[in-house]
Amino acid sequence: MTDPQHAAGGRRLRADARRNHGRILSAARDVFVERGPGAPLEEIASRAGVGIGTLYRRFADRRSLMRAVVLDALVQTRKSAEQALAEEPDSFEALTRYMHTVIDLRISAVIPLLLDKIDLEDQELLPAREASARTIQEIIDRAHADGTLPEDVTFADIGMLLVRLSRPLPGPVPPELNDRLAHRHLDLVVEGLRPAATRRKVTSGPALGFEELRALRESEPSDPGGSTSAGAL
Amino acid sequence: MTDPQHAAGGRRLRADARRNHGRILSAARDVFVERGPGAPLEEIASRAGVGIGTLYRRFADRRSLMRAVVLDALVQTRKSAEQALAEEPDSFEALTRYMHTVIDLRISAVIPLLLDKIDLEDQELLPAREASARTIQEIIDRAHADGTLPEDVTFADIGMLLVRLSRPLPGPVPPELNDRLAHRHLDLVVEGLRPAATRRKVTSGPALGFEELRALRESEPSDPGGSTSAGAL
DNA sequence: AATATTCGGAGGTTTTACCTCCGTTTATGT
DNA sequence: ACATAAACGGAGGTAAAACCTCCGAATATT
Repeated sequence: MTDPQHAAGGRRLRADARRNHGRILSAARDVFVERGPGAPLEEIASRAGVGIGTLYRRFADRRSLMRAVVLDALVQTRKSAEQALAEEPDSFEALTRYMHTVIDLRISAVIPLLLDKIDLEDQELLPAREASARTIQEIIDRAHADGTLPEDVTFADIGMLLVRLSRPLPGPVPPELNDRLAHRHLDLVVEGLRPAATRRKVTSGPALGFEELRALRESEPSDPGGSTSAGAL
Repeated sequence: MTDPQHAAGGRRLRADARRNHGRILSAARDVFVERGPGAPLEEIASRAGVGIGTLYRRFADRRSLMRAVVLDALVQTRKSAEQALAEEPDSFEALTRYMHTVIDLRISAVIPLLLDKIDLEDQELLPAREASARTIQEIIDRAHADGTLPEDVTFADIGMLLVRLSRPLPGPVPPELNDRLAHRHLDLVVEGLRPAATRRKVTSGPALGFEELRALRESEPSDPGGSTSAGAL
């Protein structure tokens, strides 16, 4: 994850503290994805290889940990997108490279999972969300523009497919295999199951647009702070 | 879910009991998928609209509930596969129809999730697993045979893609939208993201074969009764 | 209407998770 | 090397959640 030179308090952290901060963040990312947003903080601590006291010293409560995880994920998402855009001349290659990178980082699933538990309008979160959404949208726009990505495949589709692909499979699948399979399945999605000769249009209902994704968040009855999976990105 | 004319004891159940048995089974399927195999049984009961006492009367413990859920899912999977095979003349259509049906039934994800918590060699489970695996394999074989499904897309790939597609997205997504999106994303997977003209082979590592799936189950260090996601089907 | 079945959920018990506190360990500047 | 401020870890008290039995009330069946 991103490497914070200093804690919330501004002053520079000791080296071990900085290392642990990072470990906790990435353990939290994994555990939240595997066990849900209510996962025991003690499991996160032990997965990070630190004591529970250390976790509580750094993050006052569950929410502030979640906030840090999401912020970190948004920043990494944006970086991946920017890099793909800058370094891949072919627009479709930029898209698939971005997608593979996001799977490697295992960040995609955690964003929608946690977004409705934290304050979306947070001063840091809001710009991070917008920046990453803009960049991804640009990747997609370019692929649409030169016809390498079908017009009816949207931002929301890409985001949600990434969520589906980056979640670990249920059951006792070793982590390394899980990663391999995620990339393989992404390739299958990119290429499609149907033989190229008989390609058709997607018929099972329309894509979700930006506005509909946002509307969902506003109108969700159960949880007023809610968000839809791909609106997160 | 399947409609058991009689409980474990053999005698016929009263009508309300039979109805509740079914409700519990399908609530359990949903809750296990959403919250993991350790989900509180009280949530299952309340989601099913029955008292906790009713759940415990019918299922002595968590394992026997899990066993019933998996058995039910296996039977429904087999039925869907048989029907697709019997009623769709085109082999690729049979495959996609089977996949859409499995998503409707919301059963795919629950099987790998629970399989390592129960006894795989159970007298009823084992034949049910074999029967459903055989039928699905036949669908795939036919599509391979007439060239409508690429040879390197295997049984395991199809099973695991179904797991990914049928799990509900994380975050506050209304159930009805979740279902629509699952079907839409299945269509995207079938058609692929890449434009037909430039179709390539999948390069990110080999498919898993039957044997490797089984080997995983035997050799898993953490949980000796384990199983891999798609070996379940 | 009689009666055998099933239902529901209150509540006692066990398990799990939370989170503070403080004696020990470690990084860092001199 | 030493001093010392910073950070660590986990024991254990407290609170919350989940388990699961039991029995009076409700319902299907003949």
